[in-house]
This record gives sequence, structure tokens and C-alpha cells, in this order.
Amino acid sequence: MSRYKSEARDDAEAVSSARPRVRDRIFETACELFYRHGIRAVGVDAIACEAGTNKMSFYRSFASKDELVSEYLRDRQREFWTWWNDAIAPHAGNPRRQIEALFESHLTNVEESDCRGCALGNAAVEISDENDALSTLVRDYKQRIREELRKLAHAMGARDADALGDSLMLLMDGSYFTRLVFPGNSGPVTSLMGAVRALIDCHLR
Amino acid sequence: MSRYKSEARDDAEAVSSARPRVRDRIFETACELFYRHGIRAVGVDAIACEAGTNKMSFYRSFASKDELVSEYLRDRQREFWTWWNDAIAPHAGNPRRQIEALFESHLTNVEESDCRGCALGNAAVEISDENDALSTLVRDYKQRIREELRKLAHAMGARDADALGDSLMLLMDGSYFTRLVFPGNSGPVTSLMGAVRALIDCHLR
DNA sequence: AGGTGACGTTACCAATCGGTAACTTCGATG
DNA sequence: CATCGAAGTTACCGATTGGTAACGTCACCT
Repeated sequence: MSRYKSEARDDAEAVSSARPRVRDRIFETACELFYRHGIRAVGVDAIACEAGTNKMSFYRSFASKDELVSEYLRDRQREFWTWWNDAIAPHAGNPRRQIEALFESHLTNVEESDCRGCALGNAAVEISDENDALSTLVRDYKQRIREELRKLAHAMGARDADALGDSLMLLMDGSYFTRLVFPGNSGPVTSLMGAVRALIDCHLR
Repeated sequence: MSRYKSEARDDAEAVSSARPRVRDRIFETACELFYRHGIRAVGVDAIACEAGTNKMSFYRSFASKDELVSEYLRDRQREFWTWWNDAIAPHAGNPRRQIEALFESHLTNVEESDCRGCALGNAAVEISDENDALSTLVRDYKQRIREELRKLAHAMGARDADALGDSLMLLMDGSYFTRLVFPGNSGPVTSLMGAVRALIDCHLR
């Protein structure tokens, strides 16, 4: 009756919500486990247990595992675009610097020890194409990344901007994918920035 | 007692083996199902059933599911290197053409309708890092691809050949990864050859 | 004081997981 | 014809899957 009571005191920002804490704990641990071990590899029982509760409390907060997964993917998506905006904001008006800053930040992300690649992309490997809800979620996500990269390339004044944007996306997803196998900053990702700058130069000259 | 008796007559190459056909049927369908739906998503019961037999016959041919998976990955690996050698063989002595031919062929592979990306790479998403046997299998595979690409870049006389090889690998794995989400030839992979040639040119000048 | 809702607990469900035992059927080979 | 091995069949195992019912407990709020 005291273990997590003390750390629950610091919710001074709760104005009208007064939300339960179990749901958040479950969601947080679920995100970690999904990302680290894969979606199919983690059962709801393991999630609830790891969150310090049980399966029944899980189903009081989430209608089904699929809904949890959907929320997990939407959260990662949201996180991604916050990161994206934070990365390009300091260089507004300078598209080339924005692209470079984007990939520099992406590189440090990928090099981190607990990185397991792209959560949404990894999910695309595990979920079946018949699962419309989740597969369109991932597709829309990747589609928007593609569009934004093309936009940046266009704003930069690149000739064949669409091709440059697509090439950059190949590099980004490639570094995600290789990261699953090559630990840390070993791996082909070491040449990422060189490739990015080389391609940009090619499309500017 | 006649359905697959007729098609089993054409084993004129069987000299001393006289091998059973059930094992091969199981293995073939397992490869298809693993590749199409993922490894974890396919149970041994589904494999046996889809192969027109039952679970007991499965375990008479394979010691465990993990061993089947291991054999599946080794088979895809073998298939890959056969494809690789076939692609570069016509241009022996011309490393640049070899690289281009490699990626041209890779592009047509990826554009095929039933392509679901890289079997070994996808497996890396599903299998846990604790599974030493399978994860080292995938790691060695990707590592060797990296080395071979670097070798080709070096033979081509590229300055910073290692970086070029790594960049090419990012493009290759990137096209695999994006393929999971973008159907057919509609995705960023359309710019693959342009990026490949641009990077090569950069490293030759 | 008395609700009320969040949460823990136990037990259960049908289905499926990977894996096994035992028996039958059948075809090829001697 | 006898045999032997490959394969089909049925039933089973313990564990785990996603998911639910029912009940107890505790804290907070009026």
C-alpha cells in the first residue's frame, strides 16, 4: 500500500481528467514489449503481468489486443511527426539544411543501443494484408513520409524532386531495416550522411 | 489413389535417393506460407494441412518448427546467392555493369506482385535476439551481402569503396522494406536505379 | 455514512500452440 | 507372398492464446 502511491503524487497537472494510472502503465509497457520483441511475440497476459497488473484489468482498459496494437502504432506515428517537426523547425526556409538535419537526427536515433528499427515498418512485416485497419494505418504513415520528403526535395529546387525524395526514403528505410541486424553504429548506416549529401548534390547541379 | 501418383512419375533423376515426397511438399508450402504471412503467423498444423497431409507426418520429417524455419532461411539464402551469381556472371570483369545488373534484376524482383520483401530480413523482425541460431544466420547473411557489395565497389575503383558499398546496401534493403507497404512498382523503388547510378558516379569522379 | 468507480483476484472458456503415441494403410521390394 | 518403410489417421498432451464472469477490496467524493 505504498509502493507506487508515492510516485503517483506528482500529478499536479491533472485538472479535470483524474485518469486512472493502470491504463497508462499497461500501454507504456505494451509499447516497449511490442517494439522490442514484436507484436505477435507478446501476449496480453505478458503485457499485464509486466505492467504489474493482470489480464482482467487489461480488458477493462482495452477492448481487444488489436485495439491496443492500433493505439500503439498511432502513438509511434504521432511521436515520429513530433520528432520530424522538431528536427526541421530550426532550419525553416532552408530546405537542404532541413533534409540534412532530418537525417542527422535520424542517424543518432538509429545508432542508439535500444533501436529496433521502424516500429510501423516492423509491424507491416507481422500483420497480414487482410487486416485492413492496421495495414492501411502503416501504409498511410509511409505514404505521408514519402510525400513530405518529396516536398522538401521540391522546395530545395531539386531537378526531379520526386525521385530525390524517393531515394531519400529508400535510404531512411534502409537504415531502419539494416539496423535490425547490425548493432549500434557498425553497419551500413555509417555511410548514410555521405549518401544523403551525394544524392542532394546530384539533384542540385 | 491417383491424384498425385501421375505427377510423381517424372522423377527420372532419382538414382540412389528414392526420397519421400511428403517432406518436399511440406517444405515448399512452409516456405510459401512463411514468406507470405510471416513465420510466427503460421503454425505447423496449418503447414501440414495446406501441404495435404497432417501434423504427424510433419514431425516425421522435421524435428521441430525451429528446424524447419532454419532450413527455410538457409534455402532462401542459397537462392539469393544463386540469383546474385547469375546476375553478375554475364558482366565478369566489368564491376560497374555488375552492380547495375544486380540492381536492375533486384528491381524486377521487387516489382513482382508476390514480392513481400526480404525473407531473411523479415525474419529478423520476428525472431528474438535471444534465438542465437536464427539471428546469427540472418546476421551472417546480411554481413556477407555487405562485404560483396563493398568488394564490387572496390573492384570498380571507387574512392571510398566501403562507403559506396554500404550506401548501395541501404538502397537495396530500403527497397525491400518499402515494398512491404507500397504495392508493385508504385513505391519509392521507382527511383532505385537513378540513385544507384548517381552514387556510383559520385564515387568514380 | 454511503455510494461509486477503479482495481485486484480467481476461475473459467474455446481455440490454438508445438509436440507425441499408437495404430492403420498402402506400395514397393525382396 | 512376406516384409518393411513411408505415410495417413486419431487421439492425446501441457502450455498458451485472446477473452470473459463474478466477486472482493479499497479510495475517494458527496
